Amino acid sequence: MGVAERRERERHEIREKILEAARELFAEMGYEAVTMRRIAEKIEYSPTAIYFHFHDKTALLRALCDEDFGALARHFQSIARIIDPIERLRTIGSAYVEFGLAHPNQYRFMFMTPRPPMGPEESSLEKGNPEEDAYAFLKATIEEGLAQKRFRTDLKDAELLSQVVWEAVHGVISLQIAKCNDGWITWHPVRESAALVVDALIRGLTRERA
Amino acid sequence: MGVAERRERERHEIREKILEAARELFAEMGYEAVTMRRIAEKIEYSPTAIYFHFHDKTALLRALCDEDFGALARHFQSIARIIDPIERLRTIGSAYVEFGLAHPNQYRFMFMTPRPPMGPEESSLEKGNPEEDAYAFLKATIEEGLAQKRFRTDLKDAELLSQVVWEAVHGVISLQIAKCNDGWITWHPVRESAALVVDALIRGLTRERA
DNA sequence: TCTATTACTTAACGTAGTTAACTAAAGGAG
DNA sequence: CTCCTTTAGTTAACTACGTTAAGTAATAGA
Repeated sequence: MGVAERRERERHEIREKILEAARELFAEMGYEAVTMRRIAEKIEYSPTAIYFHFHDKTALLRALCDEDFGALARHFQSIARIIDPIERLRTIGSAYVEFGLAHPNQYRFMFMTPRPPMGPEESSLEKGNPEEDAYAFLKATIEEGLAQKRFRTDLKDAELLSQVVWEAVHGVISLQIAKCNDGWITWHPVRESAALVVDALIRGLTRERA
Repeated sequence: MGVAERRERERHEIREKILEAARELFAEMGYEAVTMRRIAEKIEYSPTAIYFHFHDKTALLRALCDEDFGALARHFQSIARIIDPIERLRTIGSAYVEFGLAHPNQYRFMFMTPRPPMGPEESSLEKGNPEEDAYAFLKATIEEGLAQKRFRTDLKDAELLSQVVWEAVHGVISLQIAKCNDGWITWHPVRESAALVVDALIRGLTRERA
């Protein structure tokens, strides 16, 4: 039985090698430079060899991004110990911004690129599990805030609140990624903008504290 | 002298014909379907003929989008009659969302696609002129709100405030465009999210009214 | 020893954006 | 009227990309 096991491991290793090459290309040469041919060149295989390990380029990049977004969700776990849900929300926002700035290409692939819908089975991350799904973690925090009646009394929907917070922070990150060197506008430091968005949003969504 | 004039007009006409073809392809077949070859086919020219009228595909699409964003800025002029700057701000947000939803491909090209920086001379729109530059109109409204001391006393920078509002609304629109049919999340109606973002942001940025 | 599977390879296809080289028409100058 | 330049196009081709088809060497099991 050791033979099947070894094959499995070898297969997993080359998969990781491909992902690693793609990750390096992202980091070194940017989004457009990640082509199947360049990945293949980097690992010294023919371009078509990749198709034995990934269905297509989209699946490859999705697997790559799943790893990174999984890491984000796990990083969020260290935020979980912040007791106050509103403060935790603020920290989530800040951590999310840092993630987006650190992985602009992954962020772009995941959230800035329209793509035909994918079934949940295509992702290695478990939907709804806060330890793997960053959105689920955000939502759980919002739910805690709702349970503590920290939000305005007319706001009761955790899903809506989560999306609104996410969308606003996403706007800061994605504009930064897409238009950071656009001459049309002289941009404020992105972290300041993000902090103000989160702060103003929290003020506008929560009850006034006594 | 009539001859140079006529040539100029003819040249302008075919330019418009190219832009019109591209616009139709955007509307009928979506972002990826707008190729130089398809545009050429539509106007019954060879693909290379387009390069006589536009430097490259990016310049073509930029000209196309400039027209649409110019129309947005002019539409904003009808909002200018709203006297209260905060109410005007709310209406700007709503109009901007409607624009983004009505022109997702133009929106995507303009604000969701990283691109090497362009000089202002490449755009037909006049930067800083609220009648042509939608961002300038937003900023003017914010400045009016600042002059009326409607914002929190610790917020004084019109540029920062404008960017924060824009970024937040952009987040709602761009996530809708990129991920509207993603199974991972069950999205709230986009207009509701946008309204809540703008409302919460205004609450969080302005002074409490007496 | 034969056979099927695994993990690749090379060759090629179709679609892009773009450039090079050529050409027909039109206008002005002598 | 003729010559020449400019304008506005053409066809052919180049490069790059994602992807598929067909073939091949090694390996494991019957």
